[in-house]
Amino acid sequence: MSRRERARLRREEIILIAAELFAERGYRGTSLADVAARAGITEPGLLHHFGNKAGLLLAVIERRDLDSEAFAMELFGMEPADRLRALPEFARRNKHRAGLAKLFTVLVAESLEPDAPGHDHFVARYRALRAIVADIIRSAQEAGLTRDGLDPEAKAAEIIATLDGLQTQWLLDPEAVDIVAAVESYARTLERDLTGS
Amino acid sequence: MSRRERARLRREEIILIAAELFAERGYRGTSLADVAARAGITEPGLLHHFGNKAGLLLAVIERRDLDSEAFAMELFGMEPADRLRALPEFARRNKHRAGLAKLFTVLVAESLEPDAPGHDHFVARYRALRAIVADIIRSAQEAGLTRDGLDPEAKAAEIIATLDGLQTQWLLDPEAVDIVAAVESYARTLERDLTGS
DNA sequence: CTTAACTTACTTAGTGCTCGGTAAGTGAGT
DNA sequence: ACTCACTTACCGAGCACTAAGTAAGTTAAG
Repeated sequence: MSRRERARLRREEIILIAAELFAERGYRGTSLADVAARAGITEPGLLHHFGNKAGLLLAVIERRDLDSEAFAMELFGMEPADRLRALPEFARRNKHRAGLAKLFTVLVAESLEPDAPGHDHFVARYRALRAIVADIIRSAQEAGLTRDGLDPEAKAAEIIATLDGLQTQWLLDPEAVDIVAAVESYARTLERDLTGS
Repeated sequence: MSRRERARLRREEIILIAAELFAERGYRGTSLADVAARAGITEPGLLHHFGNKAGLLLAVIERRDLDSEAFAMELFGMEPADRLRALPEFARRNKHRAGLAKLFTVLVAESLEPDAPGHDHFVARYRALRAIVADIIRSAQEAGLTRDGLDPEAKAAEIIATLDGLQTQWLLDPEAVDIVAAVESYARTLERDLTGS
């Protein structure tokens, strides 16, 4: 294994650790010292890899995007009729990676202000996500699977909102909210809504 | 004006300032010095009123709850059939108080971890909120206004999730998301869903 | 009605600690 | 000879919070 390669692996390892800590305590609530300690490296060692704290954040975000892109591709590969059924499966999968979900929720909230370090990224991300879901809805429309009077953009925002919101309620209070059951129930709601049955 | 009264007003003033800052930068991102400077008081002066930083947070949260309780009472005072129409009005009102909405989103995200200072409060709040919405749905059921097979608890979580999620998307990217239109559209979705029409 | 005792809303000064970041190496790998 | 993934040592700034005092307002005894 070359030195370059080993460094890349180390970087990857640090990113996973940072993601975990950012999820637990937020970006602002996590210090470089926290990350360094858990990664078994010194603070300047960290900064050698990522330049500064914001650089570490961006690396974490980028890494998470790779994961969710994989899911989007998976969705696109399915038959339109099967896509709704994929939602609960997605929830089921996410349930065992609560940290990742928490990371996302926490970072979005910390990025609401326009000058926050991750702001532009999340704005772009949500726009892209809405466009993807709207496209999926449009393709279902073209296949004649949907009721009339369906606005793909509006419905896309609504679907993403519901899934996000349910996830937040679950993360806050996992005992009271069964995320898999909730998403299953919503998938049925959505099917009725989209088909107009 | 008595001394007590003047102190209460000062406290109230500080709470509003702190709420604004917490919304912009989060609880963790806001220092007592920030709040003190904007309130025209010293840090120990702040602590005199609130004991410690978490005390200030709780005071801010309590204050916000008073506001939203008022809305809940308003909802309860309406005819069941009119309640759906109140949602867009609520969104319209909130639009001009984006700070308050942001505060809530940011604080919930910062409270996801069980040992966060506001955690228990938000857990209790969401449970209560779901119960209130479920009650409203149940009363609509008893009035014979709804379709069969409607689970009030699940639907309550779903409604709250959607409204929260739309709000987050709007706060992140107000140019791309028209919150009033989105909530109006969702109110129509919801009406179709609840009545089964 | 006066005044002494008490309460309270603060201030000044300073605590120890943590923060993100830098300068200047070091030592192994290429 | 050079690169580069680090380390040690350090920095000034900011953090939440405390100790001790002050001055104004309130209460109660004489």
